[in-house]
Amino acid sequence: MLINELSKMTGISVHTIRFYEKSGLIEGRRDETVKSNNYFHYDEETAEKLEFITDAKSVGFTIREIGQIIDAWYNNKFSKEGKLELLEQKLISLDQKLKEIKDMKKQISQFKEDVLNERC
Amino acid sequence: MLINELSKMTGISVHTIRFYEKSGLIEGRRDETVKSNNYFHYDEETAEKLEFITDAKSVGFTIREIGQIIDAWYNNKFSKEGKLELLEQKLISLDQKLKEIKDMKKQISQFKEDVLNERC
DNA sequence: TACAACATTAGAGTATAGTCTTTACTTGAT
DNA sequence: ATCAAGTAAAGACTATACTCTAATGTTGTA
Repeated sequence: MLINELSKMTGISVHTIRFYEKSGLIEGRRDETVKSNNYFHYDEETAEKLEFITDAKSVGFTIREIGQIIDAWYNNKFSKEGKLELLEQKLISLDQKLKEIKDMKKQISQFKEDVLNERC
Repeated sequence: MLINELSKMTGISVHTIRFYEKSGLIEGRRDETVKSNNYFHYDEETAEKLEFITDAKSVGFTIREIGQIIDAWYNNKFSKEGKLELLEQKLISLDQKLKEIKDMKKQISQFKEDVLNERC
């Protein structure tokens, strides 16, 4: 599919898709048999990656981190051990985030209690 | 205390503390009896706020959101109901983040499985 | 009194992650 | 043939959250 269709499928703007492509997160390919244009074509896997990017951004991963995770999954440039270690690190950082959010919930709940009991 | 001591106490740079002050998150006060300088003084509560800011940033709250939460707790400009509603909204958004992180953990665990079983 | 360390303000610079504009070409429907 | 809609590439612009520099003045110790 072309970029416009990909954009409509994923809800991500054409501009942002191009930004992700420049950032190395995804990669379209040109159809060498077509000489009249140099349009990029994208496959289903790219759509999957874009959905993953959306999710990964919302948990606070940076573009660089998301690139690493995508490479650990879709790419063959890295050793199995390297991939496993990177993914394990990301799981550890997610556990850390989980803990921080639970602590923040406690803190804000306490704020609520204080407001309710006029303690502030 | 002066800004340098506050900085050392909290581990936040003087520059960043000034940035938070300009952003309205904290507020020093001048000693009107001293005429020779116009140094700002900060209290323990400000140090507490800065620790909260650090925690709140790491769970992904923006400066603006952190300002709202601080106002809901430390400030008397808002109604009790308004404060409670804002804090409740933040608790809901934390639950949302919690869910997203758990989902992401599942997804990355699956990636790990796939790498382990050479499925990619 | 010298001077290092600290204070303030204003504004410039940086990194991240987009978002938009411009120019120029291609495609597809009428 | 025309023309709206789509495509590519380069670069300008924006928002957020810092981070640093410069200019200038103050404080405290030797």
